[in-house]
Amino acid sequence: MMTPQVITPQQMQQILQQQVLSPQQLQVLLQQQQALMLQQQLQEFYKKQQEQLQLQLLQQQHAGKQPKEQQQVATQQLAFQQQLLQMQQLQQQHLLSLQRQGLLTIQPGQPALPLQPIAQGMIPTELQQLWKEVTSAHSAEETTGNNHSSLDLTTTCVSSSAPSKTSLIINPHASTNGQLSVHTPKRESLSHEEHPHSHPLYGHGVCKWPGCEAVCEDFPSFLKHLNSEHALDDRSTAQCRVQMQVVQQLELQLAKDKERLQAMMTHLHVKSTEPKTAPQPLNLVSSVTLSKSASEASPQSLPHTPTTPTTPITPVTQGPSVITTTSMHTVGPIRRRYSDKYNVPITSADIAQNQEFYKNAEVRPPFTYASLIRQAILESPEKQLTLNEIYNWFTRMFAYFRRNAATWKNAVRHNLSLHKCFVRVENVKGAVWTVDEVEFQKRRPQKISGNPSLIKNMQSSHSYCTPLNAALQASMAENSIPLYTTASMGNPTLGNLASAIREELNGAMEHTNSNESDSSPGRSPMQAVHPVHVKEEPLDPEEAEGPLSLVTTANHSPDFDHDRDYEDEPVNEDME
DNA sequence: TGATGAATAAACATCA
DNA sequence: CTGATGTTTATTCATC
Repeated sequence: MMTPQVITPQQMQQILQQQVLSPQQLQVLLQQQQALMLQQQLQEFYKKQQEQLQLQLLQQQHAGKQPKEQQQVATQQLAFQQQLLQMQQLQQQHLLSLQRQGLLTIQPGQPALPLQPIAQGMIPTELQQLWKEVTSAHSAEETTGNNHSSLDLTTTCVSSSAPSKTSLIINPHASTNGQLSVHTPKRESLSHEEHPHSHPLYGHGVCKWPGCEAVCEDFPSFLKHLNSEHALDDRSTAQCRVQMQVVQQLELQLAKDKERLQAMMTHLHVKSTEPKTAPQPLNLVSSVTLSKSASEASPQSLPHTPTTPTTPITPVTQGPSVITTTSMHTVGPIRRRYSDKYNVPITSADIAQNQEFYKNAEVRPPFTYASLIRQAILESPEKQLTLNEIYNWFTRMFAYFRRNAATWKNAVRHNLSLHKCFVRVENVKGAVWTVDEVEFQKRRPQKISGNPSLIKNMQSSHSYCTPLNAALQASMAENSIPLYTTASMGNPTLGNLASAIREELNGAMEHTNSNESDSSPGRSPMQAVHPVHVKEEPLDPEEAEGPLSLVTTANHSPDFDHDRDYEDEPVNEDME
């Protein structure tokens, strides 16, 4: 049953759903899958990148014999190097994020992944020099037209620094049908063989099960804790699925950035070299392992046929679109279910957690207009805003709202008028809008008021997913890395991921509402599901009771923007 | 399948 | 008259 191969997310999902594995098997499987998939992706990615870059360099050097062209080549190389470094930084961010969550165990003094020596040990000039050397050393290869025939540098770089722990053997040509295929002859040694007390879910005396952080003094007690607290039940299964979502999301972004880089290279390559030695630009698509299903999903599908992320099990089919940012400008209105469809209130910290992301990524925030308006108003010092100030907040906080102003502004006005929770107050200098918090709370719980268990589930689910989600988002936001996805394709953005996770967890937990007791039905959903601030260092013994104890430091991100309103800068310069 | 909530579109009114 | 603001109605869609 434990085949030494990377299984597809769908297969994983099936396993999880059918619950055919024991808890230990499930955990081990998940750890291995996650580590393997990530490492395989990363290694393959860097290998391909360097192949492309090297080929690019080679061809350009050959083509450009005049000094002018040489300069141009150098400039382009620089751009590539910068892109490469950016990608490496992105990968490191993701790795750090995963490491924090216990997904990856990095041994001290041992490079966890090949990207580290690349990213840390080489500055652009060094890279360039290295490329030159390699290019000159293999100049005889340039006529073969084969872009992977002479890549001693890359293969050396990748394989020599690959973690011996995993002994991965990468097959760079095996990314077909979106399946990941890594041959891992020593897969079982991933975590236990050489370090019998090293466990991906155990570190610093803390259980690193996502959202747990229980303190375990030694390894045996950790194992005991693992078996008792994280047995194969609905909760653990749900958490596993969440973790899958996180990993899948990382993979999606990786695929997207790969596409972007390769499109850059293709673009420049086509311009600057003869097609004779060129790798077919169309190859680029096939090299993106995860984009196959997306390319199958009818690229010409209309923006009005949204594929809402209601099936987070297979977000792959929605994510890596061939459509890039340029095509997003024509994104029309789409309807989307928002994350408060289960009456999970969108709170300030929910929005605040995502602010950096939505500021930069032209992705529709998964919050209702009402939630956003309320947030805007509550953020203001006076808890009141004019309509125009609300507009400005929208455009300032969300890249998405820098377009189609007529549409969303109308929606804002519509919401202000429609919902009783927004109160118009005549002021000396005009009218301002305020929030009637009581009314705002009223309009939410009515739907599930008769079913407290659902509320409970929501709270549980939120507690499960928030740390993961937040960590993921934090890793993205730190670099202000937007997801270059398309709203028209119903892409699983981070925000959507949050809702998708909640949704899925809610479904998973629907029939397990008898075990958690920390949520009193009388409590306001707002309080109960208040967002969680995820700590960076899982060393707090107070959080040792399990996932549900994570509702700790309700954090309103004090640095959430500077409350500077009225900035009448033309934020809407590109509105149609 | 109907009810409901939300998004979107649009008509219309008011006012500076 | 024009544009901003505000109200209201209708339609569509997704979900339950």
